[in-house]
Amino acid sequence: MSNLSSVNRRTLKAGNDMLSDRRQKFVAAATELFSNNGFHETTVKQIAEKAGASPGLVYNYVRDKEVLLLLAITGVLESYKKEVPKAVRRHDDPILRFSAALSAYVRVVADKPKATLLAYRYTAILPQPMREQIKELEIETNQIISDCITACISASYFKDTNVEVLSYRAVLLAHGWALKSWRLSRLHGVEEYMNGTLDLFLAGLLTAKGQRHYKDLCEEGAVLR
Amino acid sequence: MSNLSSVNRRTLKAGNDMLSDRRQKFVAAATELFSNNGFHETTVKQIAEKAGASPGLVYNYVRDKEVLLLLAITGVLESYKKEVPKAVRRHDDPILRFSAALSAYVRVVADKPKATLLAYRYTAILPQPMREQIKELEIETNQIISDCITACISASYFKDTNVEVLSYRAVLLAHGWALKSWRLSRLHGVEEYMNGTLDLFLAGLLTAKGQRHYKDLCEEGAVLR
DNA sequence: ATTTAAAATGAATGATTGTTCATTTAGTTT
DNA sequence: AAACTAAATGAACAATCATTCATTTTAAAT
Repeated sequence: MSNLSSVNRRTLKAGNDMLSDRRQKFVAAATELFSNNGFHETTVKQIAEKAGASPGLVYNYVRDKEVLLLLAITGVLESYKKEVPKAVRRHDDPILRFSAALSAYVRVVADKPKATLLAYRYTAILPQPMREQIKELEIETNQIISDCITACISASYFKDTNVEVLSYRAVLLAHGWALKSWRLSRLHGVEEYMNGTLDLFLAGLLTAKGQRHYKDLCEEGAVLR
Repeated sequence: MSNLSSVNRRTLKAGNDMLSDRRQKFVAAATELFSNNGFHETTVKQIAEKAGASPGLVYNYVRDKEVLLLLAITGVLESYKKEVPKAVRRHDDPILRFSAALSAYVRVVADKPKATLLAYRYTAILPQPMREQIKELEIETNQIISDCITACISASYFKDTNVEVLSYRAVLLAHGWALKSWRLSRLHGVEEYMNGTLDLFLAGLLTAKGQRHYKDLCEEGAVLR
């Protein structure tokens, strides 16, 4: 509860980067409980129980309950950082790469909607250094999308706009599926939501050249989503 | 902390709908503290202090700390519900009404960004009946925007799309200014953000007829925003 | 087997804080 | 000014939990 250097000696032994099985189990349990019941409403005892261990043991693998929160949040962000580039790599065409990025992003959101919200709900309660770490990760994933957009602009497929702001708009709408799922999921399936979002972006962004190119892609059947 | 009927007798006296000055002060203090420091991190003592009263008095005006949270959240939602129609009423043209709605929405968000986030952060911890109340309010404001969109479609200015989902997209991007202000405000002013968002929507939605009409409006100088 | 070290336990601690209520203060009526 | 009511106080209560640590269990090494 005080300075960072006073980490329980045992904590360090457990390895701070190559996460042991145990540690992972604690993080997984915490992620689920925080997602479903909230951070403050979850007790360390519950986390330990769900991970099949005793409350005291948690502190051999993690300094704080807060650290579990950080790891829960970064865990989700890391899966964006992994899945989005993977999807982008499958394509060469700029428009297809952009579509794939957004589509992959929404897929991850839809896969763990509640965990996606952890960042929105709880980033604010973490100490600044941790917040920085989260922001950094968020910016990194955003950069991937920005790069896709830039490529589309360079190819004269997209109108010239503020790339970074646009990437935030895209990410926001992707997160929207989780943020407003209570309503949206009654109106739509994820697929439809995603396609609709993509259509809105493309209709708003494509140049005349881009439109022609996009139509070609559709006719080739390249746009499967 | 138990059943709802066990409200402190004194609470009822204070009047549950015509909010006394005191009550309002407590709500205002709570809103500010919850917004800045978080719900769980704020003590009733702090709220009382900020409102110039003692902790015990809070319970003469409010059943719970939770009720203060509900009132803080609904307070923001009510101001959407008030400001957005007010802005819409100023115009007759469908496109201008839509623009005005979105623009007003963003203005409210920008005016109290942190309070806007309360709903996102804390709706989940409230008991279901309160959550329902919040959802209801959100849907009502959304309906106003939906109506604007429907009017645009009826006039053949907008392409035909799923109206309600589109209204959620609009609202999400409006909230986006608060959700991502830490980054967006470095890239943009609110005005620019708003205009950019509106441009994206219009570019994506306008029909040929709509485009012509919109151009006319611009030339008349009707689109001031 | 014996020693040493690591992993794990879970009862006890200490601090926090929402809420209550006996009591005081201020205001109004008669 | 006495009696009565409402408003307000703030110390005390009760419950909750994150965290610690003396102790036990398990595993490895000699």
